[in-house]
Parts: sequence; structure tokens; C-alpha cells
Amino acid sequence: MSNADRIVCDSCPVADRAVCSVLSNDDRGELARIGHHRRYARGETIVAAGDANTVCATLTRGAAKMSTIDRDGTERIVALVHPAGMLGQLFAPDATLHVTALTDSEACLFPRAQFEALSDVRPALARRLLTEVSRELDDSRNLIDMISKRQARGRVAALILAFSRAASPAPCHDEAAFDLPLTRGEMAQLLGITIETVSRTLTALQRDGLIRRTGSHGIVILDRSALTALAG
Amino acid sequence: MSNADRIVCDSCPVADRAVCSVLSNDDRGELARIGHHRRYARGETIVAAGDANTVCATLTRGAAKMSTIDRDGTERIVALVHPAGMLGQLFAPDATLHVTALTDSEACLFPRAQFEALSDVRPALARRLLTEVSRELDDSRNLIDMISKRQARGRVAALILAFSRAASPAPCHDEAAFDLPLTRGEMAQLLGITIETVSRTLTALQRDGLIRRTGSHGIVILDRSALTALAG
DNA sequence: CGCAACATTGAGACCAGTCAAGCAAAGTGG
DNA sequence: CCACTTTGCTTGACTGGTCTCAATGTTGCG
Repeated sequence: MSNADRIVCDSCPVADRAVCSVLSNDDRGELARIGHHRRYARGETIVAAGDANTVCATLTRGAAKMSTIDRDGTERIVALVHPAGMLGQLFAPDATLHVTALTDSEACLFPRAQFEALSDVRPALARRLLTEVSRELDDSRNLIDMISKRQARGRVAALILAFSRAASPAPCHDEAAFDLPLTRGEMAQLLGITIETVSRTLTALQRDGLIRRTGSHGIVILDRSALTALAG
Repeated sequence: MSNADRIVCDSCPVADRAVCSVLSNDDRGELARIGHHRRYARGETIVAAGDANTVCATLTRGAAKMSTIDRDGTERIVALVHPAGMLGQLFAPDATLHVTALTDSEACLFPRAQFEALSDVRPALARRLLTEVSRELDDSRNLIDMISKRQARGRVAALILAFSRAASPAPCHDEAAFDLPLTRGEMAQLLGITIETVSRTLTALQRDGLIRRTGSHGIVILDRSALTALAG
């Protein structure tokens, strides 16, 4: 816990969107006292599967992945977390997922028991948590839907569009040029295909004029409607 | 709403496990007054996607599926619901999923607004709902994991084991002989493979002596450990 | 009985996985 | 500063599991 630090809500970039935004200033101050703020470098583990599930967190900057890892080391990404999202598995009996920073990131960590106790006496927080978990559930089911209905081109197209949306600060319109903060291996783990297929598919999308690649992670969308059609 | 009926908790088979079990008798009585009980025949729609999301429900008997259906009619099952489970998408802005009875079923339906209002003043209910949604999220992510790591034999094996567990009334041990309450088409939609592959795989599992089939839906498990190994 | 829905089986095509080689960029150490 | 290693990405050839298309078998219901 070398990077641990005090929580300062005033300068928080997601103060208006995170789950704690529904609390009064007093309650938020109380939460800030019992929790702490921490920075993570790309690739660093935030919550390890099998850990006593004693912490819950809000991502304030960066991006993170939640993944399963089985005995033989095969990893599978089951969710991405963007700023204001929750890290870890609140209200689950134990942590079965790894949470890892995809880029340099920051998060507010809270002792789980105290966070849950606060939700018992603040209905607004409980309701906000329910909508948050419901949204995650929706995301998860959309991922199932996408994986089973689309093949490689459609999956890669959907990923590109998703990051085009996430890259834009304004929710109204999407970015045309941005970086994918994932390695080929991570894209493969998320989309349920292999590294080679991701690489071949990106090459094919560029050959067909739907995108242009700048460096290994830069993407410029040239034909958004064609990508949308592929993604379904 | 021809089959609508009053709710009688005394004879409810899931009174000890459903989300309402955390309520006092008074609160449960209040809930019973504002809701109603209803029977559904196999194949009947319980909640339709696109409906104003005004109802939430607990399944008391039978089995149900939650599925996405897109423009061209392609259906994808994203979750199964067993007795004591919740139907519909609580706290989601709108219903994007169809909920359909897989067998003849019964459910308690509640107006969503009043149910949510009750959770605001009864922390125990709010907490119980959070654990319920968290469990659904876990199931959903396990499905993602299974689909992307196993191929056809493993997926079918996992399905058989899941229903072996669900068929047993006692949580301690599983049934060896039971019926799959799904058509081949529904299994295909759930597992993300085709009807033909489901059929071929079941034939192969029987040829290899892992299961025996009785009729088109009856299953007898002959080699549970081999199935477990396949399912991962 | 005869229709309709569901299930099984086969043949061929194809997408993606596997194995393997080569390339580029970034870091490491002499 | 340059060889060397490491890591990540790309590309090719081959293989194989699953899909598609099609025919046949089976079950259940009016």
C-alpha cells in the first residue's frame, strides 16, 4: 500500500457520476475518512481473486479489466471498467475475479463492511448501488449476446465502436480517432478469439477501408456505418 | 390477466428462499396485497421486451428463460431462472429482455414502483436484492467464461450438470436421472451453438457412455466425473 | 390418420484455432 | 553505442470443429 493517500472529493473527476454522488456532503466526508485513494500502474493488480473480499472501490481515472483465471492460467476478460465504475464484486460471498489496471489508473478504496453498513442506513446509496449492479448485469448480458451472435469481424467492430464511445468525454458524439488501451492479447481474451484472429481481422478491416491504424494501438474510423452494420 | 389470483404466502414453496423471506410478516402481507399470483403455460410470455418495465416478479414454481431477440428474430438465451429467482430487470431503465416460461410455472408479480419504494424503507430487502442481482451477475459472467473457454462437448456437459443440480430438491447432492426442460433449439440458444451440434453432441456423449437418453428430454448420468472434466 | 413441430443424421464448406516463422519496438547490459 | 533479449504484432500454411444445407425419422396433437 505504498501509494495510498487521503481521499479528496473536491478534485475528483467523477464526483458527479460515481455512486458516492448520491450522498450528502457529510456522508461523503465520512466515507472519505474511512477509505483511501491509490494509484496503479498499467498491469498492476487492484483486487486479486481469492483474496478475502474485504474491499470495494470506485475507479476515478484510467481503465481496468475484470477477468477469470483458471488453473492452467487461461484468462478471460468478463468486464471492462471505465471511470466512475465500481471495481470488485460488492455483496458477493467471495472474490472470484481478478481486477487489473489496463492503463495507469486511480481508485478510491473502501472497507467493504463499512460501505455495506452505510448502504443499510442510506436508502439513496442502496438504490444507486442496485442500479449500478443492474447496469453491469446488462453489460454482461450484452457481451454474451454479442459473442454468440457475431463472428470475428463483428466482435472486433463492436469493440472499436465501444472504445470510440468511451474515448469521447461528451456522451453525445463519439471520437473518430483514439487509442485502444488493450494489447492484442487482451482484445482476444475479451472477444473470445485468438490473438492471431484479432490481428488478421484488424488488417482486413483496414484493407477494406473501414478503419486506419496508426501505430499498434491507434485507430481512425473511416466508415462508421459499415462498422455499425458489422457489429449488429 | 385471466389467471391472476391472490398471493397466499403460507403455501408458498419458496417462502424461505425468495427475496421476500427477509421481510417481517406484516411487510410480506403488505406486499401480498399489492401484488398477485399467476400461472403460466409452457411457452407463455411473462415479461415482453419493450414493455414499460413496470412489473417485477418472483418465480415460485417451474422454470423460465430470459432472452434477447433482435430485429431478424434471432433469439439468444442469456439466463435461466429457477424457483425463488427474480424475473425481469429490476432497477433497469427499461426491459430489453423477454422472459418466457420454459415449463408450466407460477410467479408472484408486484408493481415495480411500489416494490422499489418498499426497498427504500426496508434495508434488509435492499440488501437482499443486492445479493440477488450480484448472484445473477456472477451467473452471467460464468456463462461468458464457459462459452468462451469450452467447445460444444464441454458446453453440453455443463448444461447437463447444471440441470442435474437444479433438479434436486436438496442442495447437498444432485440427481442422476432427470428431464431437460429445454428443446434442442433452446439448448442451442443458451449454449451458443446450433441445434444440429447439440443433437450430435448428445449422441456422442451417449455413444461414449457418459449419459443415457430416455425419450428426447430424459437424461441419465452414467459417468459424472467425466462430464465434470469436460465442463471444466 | 395426417399434419406440424421437433429431433437426428449426413455431406460439404468455411471460419477460426494451432503451429510456426518473421518483424518491430523497447528495454538491458557490456 | 551497439549487440542482445524480451515482448508484442503480423503473416502464412494447415487442420479441425462447427455451421449450413438437406433429407429422413420421431413424437404429439387435432
